[in-house]
Amino acid sequence: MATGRPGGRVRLQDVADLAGVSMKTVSNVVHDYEHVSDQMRRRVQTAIDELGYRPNLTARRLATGRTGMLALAIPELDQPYFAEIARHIGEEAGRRGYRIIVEQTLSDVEAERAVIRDREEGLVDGVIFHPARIDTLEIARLRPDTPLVLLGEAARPLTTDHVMIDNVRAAREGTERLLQAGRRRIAFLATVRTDITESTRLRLIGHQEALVAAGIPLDPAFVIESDGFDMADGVRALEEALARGIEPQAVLCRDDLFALAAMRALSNAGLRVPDDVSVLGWDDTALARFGTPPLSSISPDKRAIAATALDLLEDRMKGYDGIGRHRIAPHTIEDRGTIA
Amino acid sequence: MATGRPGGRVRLQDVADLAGVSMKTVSNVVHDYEHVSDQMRRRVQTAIDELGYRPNLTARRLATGRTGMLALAIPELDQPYFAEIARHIGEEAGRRGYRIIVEQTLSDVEAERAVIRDREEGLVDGVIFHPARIDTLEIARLRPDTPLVLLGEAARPLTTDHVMIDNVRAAREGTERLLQAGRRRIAFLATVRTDITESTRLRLIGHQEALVAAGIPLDPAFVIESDGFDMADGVRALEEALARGIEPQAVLCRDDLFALAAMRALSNAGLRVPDDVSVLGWDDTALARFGTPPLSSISPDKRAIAATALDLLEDRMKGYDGIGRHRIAPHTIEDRGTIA
DNA sequence: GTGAAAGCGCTAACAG
DNA sequence: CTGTTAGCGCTTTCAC
Repeated sequence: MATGRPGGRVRLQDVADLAGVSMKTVSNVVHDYEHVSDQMRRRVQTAIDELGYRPNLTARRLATGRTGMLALAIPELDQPYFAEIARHIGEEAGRRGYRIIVEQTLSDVEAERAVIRDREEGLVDGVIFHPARIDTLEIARLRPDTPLVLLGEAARPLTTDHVMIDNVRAAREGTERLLQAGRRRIAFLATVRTDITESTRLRLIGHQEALVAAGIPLDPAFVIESDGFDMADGVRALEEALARGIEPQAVLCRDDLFALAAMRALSNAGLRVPDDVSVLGWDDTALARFGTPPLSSISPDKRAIAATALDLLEDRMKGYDGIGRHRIAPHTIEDRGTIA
Repeated sequence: MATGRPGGRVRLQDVADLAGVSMKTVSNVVHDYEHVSDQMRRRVQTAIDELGYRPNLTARRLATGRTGMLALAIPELDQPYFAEIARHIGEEAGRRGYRIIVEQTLSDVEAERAVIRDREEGLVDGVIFHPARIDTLEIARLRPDTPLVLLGEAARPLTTDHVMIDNVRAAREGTERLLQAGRRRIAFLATVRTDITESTRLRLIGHQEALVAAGIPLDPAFVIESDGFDMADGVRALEEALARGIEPQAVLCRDDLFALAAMRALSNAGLRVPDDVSVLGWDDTALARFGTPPLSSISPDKRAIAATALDLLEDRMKGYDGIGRHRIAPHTIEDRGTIA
């Protein structure tokens, strides 16, 4: 394991010297190049083992131009939905020979700009980005020269590849399930006052479409408003709505955290789920799966989202330069008993 | 925004050419070097903006030997505890000017070996690694030449820096709290048959220390065994224990997921928390915070863990080469009402 | 089949 | 204060 070069790492040249061959030959062995005599291969391999040689990846990159790394930029690593997406993207990327560098934007506008502007220059071969704040126009304008695929609903420039689920349809189907369970007075938890997000908007639209289709008049009192995205905000919002006298038979929630908020508010009000009120969450995260009772939840196919994003990105990295493609990933409704 | 070099990226040399100066001068401007005349600075900056120049990070690395990146290797990105650790380490690293590349080992032995052997060669300046499978001996043997800090209890070679909480003490304190609440028959959920982990072992020891100190005889029936780490395993384990006739007044759980399992098993058995049985979780993850009722949980200070790990790692990266230092991060007991 | 040499784009020592 | 130049370690033509 002694290097011979005090302080320094073992380089390709050192191996070549020890084996008495040129760098090219060593390189051939390292890369399993076919036309190398068995004897040569063994000799070089011995030298490699003896010195404990490992190729320097940074140098390889500079020479090849490829980095083998992808950036995944998401708002927060510890929000269950993003953690699960990150896991799947990490797994799928690993399968395809890429490694992931994770960028937490913390929903900060500047951090998001940096992601598509220059933060990844020469560092990664491509970027998968779930924006929260930045909008369609700005992404189109900053148009990075690194291949980019967008996730989520926040921004969907025509020029950029995109993967998401059909939020309107999923919401419609969710509401239909609640209707089928005999619920008529269905609340939506919640639109967020400070920050009406696109995904909330789409989900609300789908929800209302289903109501209209069922001939149920839209009642604004059933579209609950929350002050923020925290669980406490959701609890308070629903409690206030109940206090104002609405008597929902079901609550469709914009995410699982709000579904948990609904559970708590209903529990506080002495209402039972699903006997008195149905609850349907969204995202199908650990939060929904592991509570008591486990929550029914609208479930984006996260594996499919990951695989599709990688597909699109690989096309771009291979040079595809056409217009942005928008892919819809499938979703299901996981019924764990809080619907009916 | 036109580069002038069809197909290629804009390089330092291109900027120098356009500005009519040398590369060194451009470099000085890029690095905000002090001794540059204002006029020069402006001239160069104009050229930079005009060409849209961004330094190639890979090349910079090769030249400096520093990568500015750290690897974080954890079993699974979507396990709440690890997701939260990853978030804090990401934030803390960002504050210190590093970026994080995340390695999911999925608790695979080979993947773990790769992490400390060669996976990161020349790619990162240091590695923070939470091993699951690999042991102390092997880490000492593979001794990487990249600075390394270990997290968790699985492996603690004397030669390697390490951060963890005092599991024995935390468990003892947790059990003491349950005793103070008047509980005497306290079950431990659970040891895992297939894979007795070091952290479970330490937690069980602390638990039993507290019982002995309180003069309560140890009853093996209260140390529950589970077939695996899944929630379903935990539920089944506790249900079987209840069926065998134990009547615990409290359950100390090795993690929050098992605490949720306890909640479900107890609920299935018609027992109320905390009126009939107290439940205390471990890790203080979103799972504990957001359920109904919210769970009391032993809470490792994840921010402190992240900061300490970075401190140790930075020392190593600056050349510190002494013996391994073992740091204990603080913990608290978050009582959300399921103890008393 | 194998070797020599020219980069990849940037930094840093050393002149000037 | 600014310019020149020699690497960082690897890949990759192009000869031999």
